[in-house]
Amino acid sequence: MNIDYNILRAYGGVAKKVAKDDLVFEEGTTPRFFYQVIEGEVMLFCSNTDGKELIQGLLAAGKSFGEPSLFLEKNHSYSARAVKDSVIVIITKDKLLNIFRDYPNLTNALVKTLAERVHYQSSLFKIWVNPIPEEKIMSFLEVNYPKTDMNERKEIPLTRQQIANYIGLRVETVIRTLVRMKEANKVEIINRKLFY
Amino acid sequence: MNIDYNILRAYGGVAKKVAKDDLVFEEGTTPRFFYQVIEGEVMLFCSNTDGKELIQGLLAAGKSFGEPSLFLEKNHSYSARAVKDSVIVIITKDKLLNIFRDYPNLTNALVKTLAERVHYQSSLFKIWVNPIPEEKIMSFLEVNYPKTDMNERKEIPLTRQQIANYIGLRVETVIRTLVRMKEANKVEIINRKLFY
DNA sequence: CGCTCGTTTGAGAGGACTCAAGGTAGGTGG
DNA sequence: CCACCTACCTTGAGTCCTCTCAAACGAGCG
Repeated sequence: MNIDYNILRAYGGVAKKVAKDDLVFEEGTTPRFFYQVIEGEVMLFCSNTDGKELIQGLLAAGKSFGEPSLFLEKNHSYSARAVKDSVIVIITKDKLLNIFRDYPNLTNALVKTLAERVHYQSSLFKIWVNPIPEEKIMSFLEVNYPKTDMNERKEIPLTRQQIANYIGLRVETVIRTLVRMKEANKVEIINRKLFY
Repeated sequence: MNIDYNILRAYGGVAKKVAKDDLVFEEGTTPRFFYQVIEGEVMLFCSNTDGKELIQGLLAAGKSFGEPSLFLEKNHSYSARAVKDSVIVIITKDKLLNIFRDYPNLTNALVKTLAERVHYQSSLFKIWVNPIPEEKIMSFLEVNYPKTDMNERKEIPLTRQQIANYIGLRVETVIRTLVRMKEANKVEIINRKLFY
């Protein structure tokens, strides 16, 4: 979902700065706003009592989040935190609904966004069905950074820790597995940067 | 999503019997239809090369499936198989769109369905963030069979194998964990039936 | 009764996790 | 230009626990 910034502003949306590592909202709380990233990057994740975190998504500028909970009036099923200094637009449900009323075409965009998210989350199950670290990493890479026809490898803009937090393994396991995958030529590692 | 059976029929939907264990469609194939369960039960799952399966959902009568892939024209991200003798209605995308054209109110239902699915799948991440079998089972039970105010325990209508396939553990691990949870009074087991 | 499907228990191996320590790149400040 | 700092990456050793494989038990049904 990406609603024009000017429209959001015109209907009462407010831009807000969030510093790196600031929480935008927390798992289990009641949703009150629609959020859209203007600048920076926001991470959606859930955590357990040990402080371990599982990443559900990393959102770049232009992406929205929190809609499903807002529409359903169910509590947030994940937390949101800025991973860089960011700017996000916040708008209440009422005002958002006004936008949808005046711009009915947006409904199609909403359906598409939600369908994409369902499809994406479904694809992620590939990570969980396979207990072998190497397969998990492969699934993760293929879902998030699918190979194009050309054999060009793309750089993966994530830390080892972030990859670990996506697939539910420890950093050390990810590192050791990546080394093995590099030797098997399944990925490339140049100057500590990962290419798939 | 639940579209009236008569409408589906009127617009060209076809009822089809599927025997227990029959595949409705397979992961990775191109979606061609919208599906709705009339009778029986359908399981959505993905599998790995070892034949291990991970359940993404069990659909009772009245539930639809396969919409996101259909709308997005992306390949199915899971397989669908009847777990009981079932009847499902099948209708092509074109015909489905005719229904949406003539019954615009259904769009709201669609948005709600998709939002619910996103929210549900988000909740499931609780299973993966926690490496401890007991916590996984607790998360699974709480997401799918949430405790009501009353302390009445509900029977969980799943086999141990199905639970294992939901949370990505082996049957034996699930069984051993459930025994421990029973001793800790976190669940009840009466005559092999599980109550939460 | 005997079959089938699901549940249960046991013993052993493998591998991810844990904890601890060191290495390296990039940025900052003097 | 260099020393330092911080964040991230890497390696090692040992423990724990899930998986694996095998076998037996129990319930429901024709």
